[in-house]
Amino acid sequence: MASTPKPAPAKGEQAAAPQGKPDRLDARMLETLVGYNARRAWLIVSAFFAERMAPYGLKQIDFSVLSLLAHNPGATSRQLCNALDILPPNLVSLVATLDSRGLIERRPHPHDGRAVGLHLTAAGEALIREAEQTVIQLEADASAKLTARERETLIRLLQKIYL
Amino acid sequence: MASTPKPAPAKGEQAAAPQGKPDRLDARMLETLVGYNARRAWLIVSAFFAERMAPYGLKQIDFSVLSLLAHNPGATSRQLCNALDILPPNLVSLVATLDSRGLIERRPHPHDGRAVGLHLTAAGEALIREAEQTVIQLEADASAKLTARERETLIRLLQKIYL
DNA sequence: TATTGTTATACTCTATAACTATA
DNA sequence: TATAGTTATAGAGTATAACAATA
Repeated sequence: MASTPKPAPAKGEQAAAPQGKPDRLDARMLETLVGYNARRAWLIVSAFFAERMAPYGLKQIDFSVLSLLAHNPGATSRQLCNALDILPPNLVSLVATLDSRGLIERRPHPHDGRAVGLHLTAAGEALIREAEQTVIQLEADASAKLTARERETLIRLLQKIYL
Repeated sequence: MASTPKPAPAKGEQAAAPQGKPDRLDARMLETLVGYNARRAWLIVSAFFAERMAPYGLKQIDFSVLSLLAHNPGATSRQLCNALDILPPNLVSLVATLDSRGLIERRPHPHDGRAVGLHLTAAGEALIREAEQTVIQLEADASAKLTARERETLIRLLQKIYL
């Protein structure tokens, strides 16, 4: 995922010879864009996530589903789709896998015969409890260059865009 | 892409009946995560981008390549890959398409016989000039709930994570 | 030997259409 | 008729291995 250690700019102001093949391209235009920056930052956090969550066998979407179920027992597939902005067909195999792993179970919905209530099993509860702690730590590490105050501000501003 | 207008919380403290199938699930845990929020915000901007840039026939990656070439004439595929964190095999067909559309052209690299210098054509220059203005506007619209000051802060904090 | 650009390929992610069973 | 869940499938996006030409 390229850490780009940044080999010290060194050049004071000079734009450098255009054909001179500088190691690092001028990306200043892209760096003024919220979309570009949000994606680049997300990619970094994702790399931390993939590495630290591999032991649990959880990808980001699995974690989100499990965490949502931990705080919303009995939620339906439809509700998960709405909450996570994913399409119903893409949730099917995901839920089936979590079920076959014994992390969740499907129970008939109390009020709607079409729907299925999703619940964490004891194993699912134990796993997500550990996983959430790991995610909290990985997030702290991925955003270590931010103060707690800055991190709160960052999240608040991101939410002003999508919430 | 779900606008989720937020129907006003209203409930003071109560956790609500777990099985009661609330329209909106409790996602407060996920909403404390930088990764989750960055992705959700990026998704919103992406939707604006896809809609407004469709007339130009440019996806985000195409725009990034063209914009980078506008400010770094003669850049190589390898440099674009490094700058955008994409893999060389995935850039090949992309560059080939931009070439066949007459937006860029490949010239032999002055100092390295293996490399190819990528340059915008006049048509490519004209297109990216317009496209950049459209992106600037779409970004402003997508982040309309932020003040100019907040938008700067957001970008600065995102860059502290990945730069 | 290392690097640039490339082909082929595979795996994941995301999207659409259509079906079933309930409501 | 509308909705929940599902199937099948198609299309992006992303990844690895291996090769030819050049350094």
